[in-house]
Amino acid sequence: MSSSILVIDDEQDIRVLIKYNLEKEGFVVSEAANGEKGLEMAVQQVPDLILLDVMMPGMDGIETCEKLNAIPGLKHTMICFLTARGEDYSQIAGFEAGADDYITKPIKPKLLVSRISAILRRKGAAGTDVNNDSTDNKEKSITIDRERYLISKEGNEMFLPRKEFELLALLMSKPSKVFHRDVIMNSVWGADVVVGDRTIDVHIRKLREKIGDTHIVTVKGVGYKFEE
Amino acid sequence: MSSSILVIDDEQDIRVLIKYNLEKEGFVVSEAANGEKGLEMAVQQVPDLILLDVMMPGMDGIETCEKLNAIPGLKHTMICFLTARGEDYSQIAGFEAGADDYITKPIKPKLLVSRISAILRRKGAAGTDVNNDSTDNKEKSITIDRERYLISKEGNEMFLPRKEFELLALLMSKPSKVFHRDVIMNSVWGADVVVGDRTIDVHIRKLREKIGDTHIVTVKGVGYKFEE
DNA sequence: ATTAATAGATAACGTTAAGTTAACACGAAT
DNA sequence: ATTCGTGTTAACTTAACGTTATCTATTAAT
Repeated sequence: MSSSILVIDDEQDIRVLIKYNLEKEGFVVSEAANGEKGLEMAVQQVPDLILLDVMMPGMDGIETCEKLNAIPGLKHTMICFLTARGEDYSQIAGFEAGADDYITKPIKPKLLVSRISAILRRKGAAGTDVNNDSTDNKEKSITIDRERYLISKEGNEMFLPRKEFELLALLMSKPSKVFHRDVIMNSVWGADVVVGDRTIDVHIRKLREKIGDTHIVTVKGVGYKFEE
Repeated sequence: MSSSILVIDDEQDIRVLIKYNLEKEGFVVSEAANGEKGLEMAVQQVPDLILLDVMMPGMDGIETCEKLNAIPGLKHTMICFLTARGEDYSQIAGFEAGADDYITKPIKPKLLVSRISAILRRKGAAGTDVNNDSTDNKEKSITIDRERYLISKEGNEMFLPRKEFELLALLMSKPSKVFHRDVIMNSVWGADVVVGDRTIDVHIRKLREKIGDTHIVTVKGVGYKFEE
């Protein structure tokens, strides 16, 4: 369950600092000294999160980020920039390039860990919508766009409240797979939250109301699944 | 897609050095040995970026820069000074004359390339004032001009206080993307600053007051996004 | 067929996140 | 010293959202 993190930075000191602090917290950390190597490792490892220095000789962070985003397999990898304080324009360019967050140097270990946890938490809610690239293409009547927080049903986009969105995202993360009620509970609500039995049902109903009854199938005594 | 760069410097060594290094990176580079020639070529070629030596016999860099800025066709050309380290006055005078950035000599090739990439990125990014000139695009009702620190709403320019400006700039850096509250917090306020929950809201409200309610969309429990 | 278990439906309810407003604090400019 | 612009806080309101309660329908087991 420990998340994997790839650090791409030309300065060895920084890499070591980050690695040390994150491994102490139980993350699996790998490192690359430049953009090219980073891309290569990212493709191989498919980490959960990439920490990416903006200012690097050769291929800089922005460029690397754009390349990373172009790789389908890394669709669900979060990218977080490391920027020197003051380079504010890079914040802007960074988000344009497709970053999810950024952390400013100098890096404070405590802060680093809490930021990273926050980012991974955000990702976690995303579920892993591992759309198996194989046999993909058939017209999907429903798609989810986490970045814009919209779903699209037969072309028309619509907004869903958070719980409904996360619930749908989870079910759609692996179509046809049955998600047990307690898995849904843990995934969408969290392990510590305690809510009643009917809560899931109600959200399922609201979802069916919006996307149609055909997609979400009840497997009695087990859970729910999403069908195209 | 490769950017064109004009180098104006009286020293041939420098011109050659720069040209060599930039062409290696795929830029299209032309050169001029003095201000007059530089102006002429700038008008002809309309490069994306002009590298301009400050200390030149005859018409110096500052003067050349002012002339360049007076030419309407070069409105979207970035100007970057080349200054010897220590001539700090040039930083001041340079920006006054309308420069966008400067690079100090002696020039380190690696740094040169990354600075130039950054400048050109800024041109692409911040200068959303890509308006008209070219029979172009869909009416953007709002644009931001970081250099002059102004936004423009349906033609009329207005000033925004810093926090509001940065907030809007962030949201507009990727329209339709939902920015989480903590990302906004970090981006506009900084990771270490601690302010109350309602601070973001208040600034959002002030923005909506000024640019209209239609643009900034709340995604409850998630964050905010900008829509055209 | 009867019962028990499980899910569907609906509306009421409570909670939480965001909106709103005014007041306050601070620094820069006058 | 005073004013003004800016940013933050506090206190309250509003509305969206999520949860619960209750009842009904369906399915599975005996």
